[in-house]
Amino acid sequence: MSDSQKFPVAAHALAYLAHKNATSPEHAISSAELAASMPTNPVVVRRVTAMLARAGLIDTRAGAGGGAWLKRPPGEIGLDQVLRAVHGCTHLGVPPPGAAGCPVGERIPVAVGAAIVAADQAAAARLAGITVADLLSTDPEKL
Amino acid sequence: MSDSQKFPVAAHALAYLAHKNATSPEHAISSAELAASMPTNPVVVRRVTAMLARAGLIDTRAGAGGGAWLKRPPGEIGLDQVLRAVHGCTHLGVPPPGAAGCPVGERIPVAVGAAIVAADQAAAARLAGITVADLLSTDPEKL
DNA sequence: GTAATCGTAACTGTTGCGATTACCAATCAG
DNA sequence: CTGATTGGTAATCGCAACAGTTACGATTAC
Repeated sequence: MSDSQKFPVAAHALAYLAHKNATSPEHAISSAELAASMPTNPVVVRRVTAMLARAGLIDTRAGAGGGAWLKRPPGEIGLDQVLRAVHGCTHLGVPPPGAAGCPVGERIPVAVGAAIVAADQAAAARLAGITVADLLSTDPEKL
Repeated sequence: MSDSQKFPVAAHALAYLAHKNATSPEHAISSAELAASMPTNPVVVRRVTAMLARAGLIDTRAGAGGGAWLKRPPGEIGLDQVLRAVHGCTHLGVPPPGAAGCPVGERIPVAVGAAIVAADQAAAARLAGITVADLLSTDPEKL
């Protein structure tokens, strides 16, 4: 896989919604406004917000005055949920298949893969200790 | 950045060297043999072994009978050192620059970047608890 | 109805990567 | 010394993934 910017965009969007107190349909923020705050393209934002909506972190509504708003309090949204919502992982690579026929050569990739999974879980656990609300705190408590 | 396979290749190469007890110049393993065990291309292996040599984890020698061998015991090579040797990171993306002029919009990317660094460090700390020797153990103790 | 907005598809240009080829330097065998 | 083997590195190719953009249908407020 490649260097996707989905996670940073998602985290930024959620933090922006929290900052604007967008917690109900009448305070929805449009993809254009979110995009302007990054800055990036509204379509890029909508691609991410659609995934966040599917994960149940936000809701969106089409039409005039539509946009996105938070479905849960910012302090209850861990960044690990954000990472999962955008299908992110730590991307340390995929183990090579290993030479067929060599009993040791076939076992090494399994061990390497397990190490990558362990590192991935450790990163997710660390992100679970940071919430969207933490992204707005002025002093770097948990960061 | 993209989904680089350098880390899995490096870990596999080190584990293979450990399995072959390649710990001195006279037991050097050629890039061709390492490549055959993945399988991949010898040049890809040499690109990685050159980085591992620069990091002091292995030594290499050119010429007939040359190749690579471990410079340190497998149990003393943590996978975090391997990751650093190949300049790896968790690749969660780079925070967007943020809209200039907005005090909050400019602070969010900093916080997001700090969260990414925290996740990166957590993954490295987890990898530090796994050594090349662990990759060869038959039972999944630390994996 | 009109305007605004989301969701999604299609397309483009760029970037990064693995693989391959090629060449030079280094090393050993004879 | 000569030749064969091997690592290091550069150049190149083809592929895949991504951000950005345009476009269009569907939905909603006024």
